[in-house]
Amino acid sequence: MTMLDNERLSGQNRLIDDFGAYFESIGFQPIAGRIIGLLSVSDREELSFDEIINRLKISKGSASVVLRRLVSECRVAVVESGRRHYYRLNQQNLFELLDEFERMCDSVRYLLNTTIDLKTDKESSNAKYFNQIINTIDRYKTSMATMRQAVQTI
Amino acid sequence: MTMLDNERLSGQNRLIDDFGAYFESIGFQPIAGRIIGLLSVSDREELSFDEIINRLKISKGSASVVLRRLVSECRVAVVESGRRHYYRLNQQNLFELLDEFERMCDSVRYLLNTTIDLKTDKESSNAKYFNQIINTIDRYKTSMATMRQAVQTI
DNA sequence: TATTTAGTTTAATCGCGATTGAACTAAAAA
DNA sequence: TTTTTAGTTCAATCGCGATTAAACTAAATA
Repeated sequence: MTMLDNERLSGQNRLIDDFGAYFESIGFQPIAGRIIGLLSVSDREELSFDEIINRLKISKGSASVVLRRLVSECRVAVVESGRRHYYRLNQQNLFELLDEFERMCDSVRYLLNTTIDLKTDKESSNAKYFNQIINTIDRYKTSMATMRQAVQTI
Repeated sequence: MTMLDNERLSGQNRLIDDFGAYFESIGFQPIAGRIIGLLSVSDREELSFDEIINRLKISKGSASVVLRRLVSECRVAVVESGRRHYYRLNQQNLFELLDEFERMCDSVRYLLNTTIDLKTDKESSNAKYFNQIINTIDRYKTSMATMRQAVQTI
């Protein structure tokens, strides 16, 4: 039950676009997502600048800019060899996704808390609702801290 | 220790812009976030179309479009009275934030899973890393299901 | 019925980020 | 030293979503 090379290739291309779409949805440039996708799906896990622009059919300019950003954000690592640069996915903290979500929860918590502070009537319908959400967020964070420990001690 | 009216008003205005920025960061139009902010912070929790456009200094056109979207997404509820429309925040499911995050986790899980499927070498460094992330996501979901029940049975 | 009012629709504009192309730089190769 | 190559920089463009203004509709009011 082996996969044909052309199946694999077209599967990869589709997936690279899916990566692009997903990363675009969380605020990246489409090209950034496609590069991450390529570095994720390709069998050789370290690719040169040239390989990247040829496979994705993007200009040197955008590749240069986007790769610099990805490297500065520690999503991609670069290795220089001769005058070539090779790129590979940087395997970050497993909880990166969760970290980002927790930061989002913190923003919401701050907004709702400040909102309640500004309310004349702390018992208003919205004030009560916001308090419930804050409560849920706090429970969530406790719950997550526990889970992180569990995962880390395996 | 009471807050002056003008303090409250300027605090509200600042917070409304913070809501705008936050909602913009998660993919809404800035105006959508500011409307949600206004409906959240204002003491009267039900405001007319006119009150909204006057307080936020936005055009009837954008207010109309954005409010229609917010209503269709059930973020805002509308009450018609005479020929006026009144809007209030729709108090959604407490877990809305978490629901959205879980959908995001599902997308990532799908991308990584499909990526592994396409790999020739399932033991490659990236394949192993992706498997760890998938594992963490699965643990996260279990953990969340438990927490939701705990919150709901209080 | 005529008028006023609340909100909708839509064409036009504005601003901005993503992308490209081409000139440019620095370093390796010849 | 000259040439080639890899990648960078940056001005120009492209496309698109957000916003507005103004014409328009429908319903309430006079």
